[in-house]
Amino acid sequence: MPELPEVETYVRELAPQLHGRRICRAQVNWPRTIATPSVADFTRSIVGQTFQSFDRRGKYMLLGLTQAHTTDTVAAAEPPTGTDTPSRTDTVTGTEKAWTLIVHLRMTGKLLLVPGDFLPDKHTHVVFDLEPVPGGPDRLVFVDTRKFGRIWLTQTPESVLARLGPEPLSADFSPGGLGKKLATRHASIKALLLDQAIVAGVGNIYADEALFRAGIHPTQPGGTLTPSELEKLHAAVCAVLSEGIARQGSSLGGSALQNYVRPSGSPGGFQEEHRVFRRTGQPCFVCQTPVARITLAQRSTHYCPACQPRHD
DNA sequence: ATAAGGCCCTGACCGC
DNA sequence: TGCGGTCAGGGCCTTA
Repeated sequence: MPELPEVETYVRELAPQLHGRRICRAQVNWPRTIATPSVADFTRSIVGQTFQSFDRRGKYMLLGLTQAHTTDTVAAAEPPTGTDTPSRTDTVTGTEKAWTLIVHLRMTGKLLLVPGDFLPDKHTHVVFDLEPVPGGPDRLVFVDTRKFGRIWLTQTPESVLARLGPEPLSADFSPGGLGKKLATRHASIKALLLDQAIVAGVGNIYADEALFRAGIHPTQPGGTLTPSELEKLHAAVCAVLSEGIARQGSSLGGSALQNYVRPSGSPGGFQEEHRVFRRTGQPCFVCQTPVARITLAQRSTHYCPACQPRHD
């Protein structure tokens, strides 16, 4: 299940291959995938756009586009070089505000670069044909077994991302700020870590791993965390996300259809560092106590009863 | 305002 | 072998 580290890995691996590539055709096979605009407007607006910038916010992928032909005569006179020259120019198109393709993979979504002879299956919901480039992949496809993933095409990405809390690996995320957001909350800290308005990008895996490293019981009410616990939790969230990125995400056992893999098809490596997630009944690496599993906020939750004592 | 529950989806898995 | 039932789970929506 793609969380912040998995999405970051996607963005980093897609960027060099997708940069400068132009979309010449788009086909939507499962209309609900497109959150906005209508499917007709989506396909019409995106054709002719070129992938230009690659970013991430929480679990959202942000693919910045530029219009290939423009009202700017100077830019229009420039022949395409065909080389990767990341331009920092802000919307040279003048009147038209740049479009951003926003992708949320949710549970089982994948955004993959594939050869032209790739055969779309029943899980291939959107196909972008790219203008051919020697040696480059020919198509970008969105594949999603469970169909929870969503794609937006917007000129105002802020509107899609408005509800998100601070970016955890930035200075916007701090123990004090976290404490302020939690102070009035009675829900379990586990449930609150999954709330994207508290901090953006943490999902079920990294929430459990962060709470274990911080030594905090998952049912502890958010508002009862002490300053010391807030410090530990903040540090633990940053640590597990950073390590997750360094290890290119967590690929769990299970079916190939549903498991996260990198755009290249290779697995990530952070699952080898999981200390509690999906280790129910197995000995804690620190104290040998069997890892426990409970359900919180409709999510399976794993923790060590000894290392994460209750004291609320 | 917050919290809790339902919903979207499909493949894996279990018991009979 | 086949069938029906259950589970997983991110984010959004509705309800209390």
